[in-house]
Amino acid sequence: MGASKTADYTLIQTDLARYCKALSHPARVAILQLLLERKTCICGDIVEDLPIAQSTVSQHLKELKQSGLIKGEIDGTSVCYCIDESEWIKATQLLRSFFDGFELNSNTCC
Amino acid sequence: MGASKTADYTLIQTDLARYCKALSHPARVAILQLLLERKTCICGDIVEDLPIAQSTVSQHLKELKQSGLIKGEIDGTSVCYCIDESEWIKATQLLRSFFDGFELNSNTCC
DNA sequence: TCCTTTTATCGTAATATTGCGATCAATATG
DNA sequence: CATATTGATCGCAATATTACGATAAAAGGA
Repeated sequence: MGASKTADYTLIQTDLARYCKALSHPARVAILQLLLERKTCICGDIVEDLPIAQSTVSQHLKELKQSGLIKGEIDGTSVCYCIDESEWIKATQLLRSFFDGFELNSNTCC
Repeated sequence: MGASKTADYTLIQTDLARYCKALSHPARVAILQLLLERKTCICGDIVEDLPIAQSTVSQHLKELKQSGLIKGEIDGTSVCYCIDESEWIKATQLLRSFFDGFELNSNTCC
């Protein structure tokens, strides 16, 4: 079953995996794109934009919050969501240095 | 249950999600790091390096192959794996333009 | 030919993910 | 106070993921 102790991997590996897991579903990518575009959204805005039910959107928002990439602030009956700037920068840098680790024309097999 | 028709999302959204899903487990991040470092690896090299069984490594390699990020070539009894350059570049660019979509200090809520 | 090496695949089990409708809790509004 | 509105959570179902040992398949070597 799904053991895979966290201690078996480095912090960079688990951080990268965590950010990527947040982006591993097209609905969550779409939510983030909407937040990038509009800067802030309430949950209802996202529900209107996506082809999935409100409860499902809420669940995806919860996962995005847990990844750290977004945060939400209660404002009356609604919740205002936005990108978490410092986490976004951290993810950007982590991914950049990971993908930049590839040297062009260096793969000798295949 | 897990329906989520592909047609509901853009190609960019599903491509991004597919690449990120490949990176969504620390073992797969570790495999890619090893390939970046050593340029090529046979399956056994990776099994030696990771704290998981050979069959599990093989399964992760299969997922990475399906994402497009790596390819493998049979060489005698072993299989030589390496990064797929063109897919890697595509993923790099897709992720870069996604993360660059954030404007600093633009989040007004929270 | 027999045996070893290497990797993929099968079978199984545990857990996680995705999705929905229904409902709850909190705040507005009449 | 009654009643919307908004979003989170619960309960459930279907499917996917992760992991392992056992075994199969393919190629090389004695």
